[in-house]
Amino acid sequence: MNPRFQFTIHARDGKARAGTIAMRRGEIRPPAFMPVGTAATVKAMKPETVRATGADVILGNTYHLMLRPGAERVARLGGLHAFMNWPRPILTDSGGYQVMSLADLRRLSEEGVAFRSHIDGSKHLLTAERSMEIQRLLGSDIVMAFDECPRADRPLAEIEASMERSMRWAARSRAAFDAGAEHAGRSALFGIQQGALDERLRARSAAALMEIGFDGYAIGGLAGGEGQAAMFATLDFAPGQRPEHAPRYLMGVGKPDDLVGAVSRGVDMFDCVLPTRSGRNGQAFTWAGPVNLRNARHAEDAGPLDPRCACAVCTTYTRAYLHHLTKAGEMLGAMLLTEHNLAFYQALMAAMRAAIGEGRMAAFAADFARDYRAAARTD
RNA sequence: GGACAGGUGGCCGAGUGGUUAAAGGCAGCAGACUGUAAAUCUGCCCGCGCAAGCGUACGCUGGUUCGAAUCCAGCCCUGUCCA
Repeated sequence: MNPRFQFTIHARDGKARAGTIAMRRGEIRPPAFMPVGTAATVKAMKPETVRATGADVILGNTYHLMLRPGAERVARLGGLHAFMNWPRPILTDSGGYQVMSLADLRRLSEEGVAFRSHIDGSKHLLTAERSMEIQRLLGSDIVMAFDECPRADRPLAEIEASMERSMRWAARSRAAFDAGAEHAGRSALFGIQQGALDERLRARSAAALMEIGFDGYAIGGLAGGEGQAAMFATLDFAPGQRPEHAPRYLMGVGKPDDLVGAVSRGVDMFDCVLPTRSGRNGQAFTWAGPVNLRNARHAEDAGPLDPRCACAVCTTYTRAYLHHLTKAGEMLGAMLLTEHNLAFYQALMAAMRAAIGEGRMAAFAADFARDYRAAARTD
């Protein structure tokens, strides 16, 4: 019988770690990138294609799924995995990000967040307890604590008050999660550290989470416009503020070079909409840097998108064709670029796992930075 | 041959005496996107100039006027209808 949640570190290299997380529905291989499937779909992708790119786990979203199609409905239809045909692990975000991204549609209180639906204006209350219930109804494998994700550029006093509230919500999340004993016995619960860029607040947040106790410890509230330098400065201390034996999940990150820098600083898990959203918007990530397929210079380029990429798109289609599909607004363009981007992200993670295993992560990071930036300059 | 309608920047299309280098859309050229209100958004888009600005421009030619894409005349062209 597969374990509920078992994180094993197989290799370390500097602060970087590589390992496995064994779960009921399958294995996750940190450092891992998790594609985002907010509304029960990784946009423009069939689940089997997402898996073919190498993904072990994908995200779902509490807020979006509670509005449509509704958590109870998903439960009646057999849970999110069956509903969307993704049999492997699913991590669900708690709705905390929407507390920030839908700021003008919600009212915040100690109890929770009252949202007005962005779809039809209807009112919904999201609390730690309701968020845990929704994630249980969805059948989530990795449940995220309900938090508030403030922008890092808010005044420090506001960041502090928000963090303290998120920690109270984390305790309520833990209690509500544990109350659903059957689901709790099959899934994991992650706490989310807040505190923006401030080391002291981050330390207090981490301490609060560790006192409660979680299976994994996420770093929230980064990559919200503070810039890579500030994010890396925070990651120089934040991963070390949590238990060594638990996965560290940097939420919402990031660009390929963000991932390399964060793994080097001890982060094990990531999610980000960038590969999927950029794919729909005509941007591809390659070993030589980002490429905007709308640009005219690809119009007659009969070469592959990325000669160093072995994905199904790069071995089949030309840049000229991808350029044409993108310019023409054809949905296949979005599909192929998304597929490539997801494959590239997975290849990047696999390359880092290999580098960590062989003790050459620093060299890999240097090589990556050189190649990735070099092309970005001439792009 | 006649009657209407109309000719505006690459295309479509507003404008009907000054605040118009001329709305808006499309196309074009770039940029952005980080726990997805995103197959989205932003900028540029007559020429020269860093800019102030100068030049040229609303079918053609001429006229009225301080001033015309806008008014008048002739001509050319397009569409619809009638012969």
